[in-house]
Amino acid sequence: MIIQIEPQSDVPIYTQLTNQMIEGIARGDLQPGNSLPSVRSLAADLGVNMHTVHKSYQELEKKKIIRIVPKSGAVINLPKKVNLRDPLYKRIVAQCKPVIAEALVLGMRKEQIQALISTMIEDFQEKKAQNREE
Amino acid sequence: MIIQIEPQSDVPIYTQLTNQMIEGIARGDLQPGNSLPSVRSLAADLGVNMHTVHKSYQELEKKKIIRIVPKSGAVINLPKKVNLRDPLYKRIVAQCKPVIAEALVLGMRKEQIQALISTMIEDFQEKKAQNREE
DNA sequence: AAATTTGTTATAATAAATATAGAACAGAAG
DNA sequence: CTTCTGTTCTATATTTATTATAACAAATTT
Repeated sequence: MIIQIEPQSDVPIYTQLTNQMIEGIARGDLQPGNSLPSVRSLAADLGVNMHTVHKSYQELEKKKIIRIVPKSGAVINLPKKVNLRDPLYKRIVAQCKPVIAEALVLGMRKEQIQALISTMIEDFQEKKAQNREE
Repeated sequence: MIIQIEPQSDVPIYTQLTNQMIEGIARGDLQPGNSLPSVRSLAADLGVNMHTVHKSYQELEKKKIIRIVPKSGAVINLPKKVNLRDPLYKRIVAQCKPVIAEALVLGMRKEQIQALISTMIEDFQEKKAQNREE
């Protein structure tokens, strides 16, 4: 899987990495059960510091997306049964809220927003299906 | 409109302020044409520095949500006709993407995500309708 | 068994972002 | 005319982000 880091971005490197990992999993480039590369090797590949990658992995673990086995490696978790009461999902709502509000304020209609979200989800799932074929 | 700043949050104060302003407009607490309080008075109200409020206003202007008339004040813009090619909306997609990907990875289904977004939008519009009644 | 690689932890240094403070200016509003 | 406005400037303190080394003990590889 190809990861592109933009050092000039206002988004911190470790966040860029975290997001691209998550999107990679959503796309099926990385699958549950797979191991992530070691912090050292990935850092070398990306040309960033070991600690930056480590911080990203810690973030992914906090989000329950991977589990880290000490002295071994990071493994992508299987999706759990969704429980909307879980604080995990409240955080998702919290992150979405300002963006949805902004869309509304800029004049987007409910249907437009929903269409946007729909195509976004379908994009991920389409690429996931393609990854299953290979 | 009541604004609540949490100084301990990991979200910068100016971002908290920007988001709450946007949500206030989406809710109809603030309406297009209304003036925002001056940076000095709002800073005094919130107990934060003038420059922090100023930064938030600059952010709102960059998002085309308000216009700032030099030496006068900040006024909430009327929503323009939506043109999805506008970089404004690309930024909205860019902000949504990692959150949607995270929801998918955590096991949420398309319908669940859409339901979540729907209720969020309806919440805003409901409160907006209530504000019109008064 | 030995060598390498692993995550982890610690310390240090630098740069950038965040927040506050105070001052000053010129135009708008009263 | 006086006050208030956004704006700009300098300065400072704090936090965050990033890199750089180094070391340790467990896991893996050779």
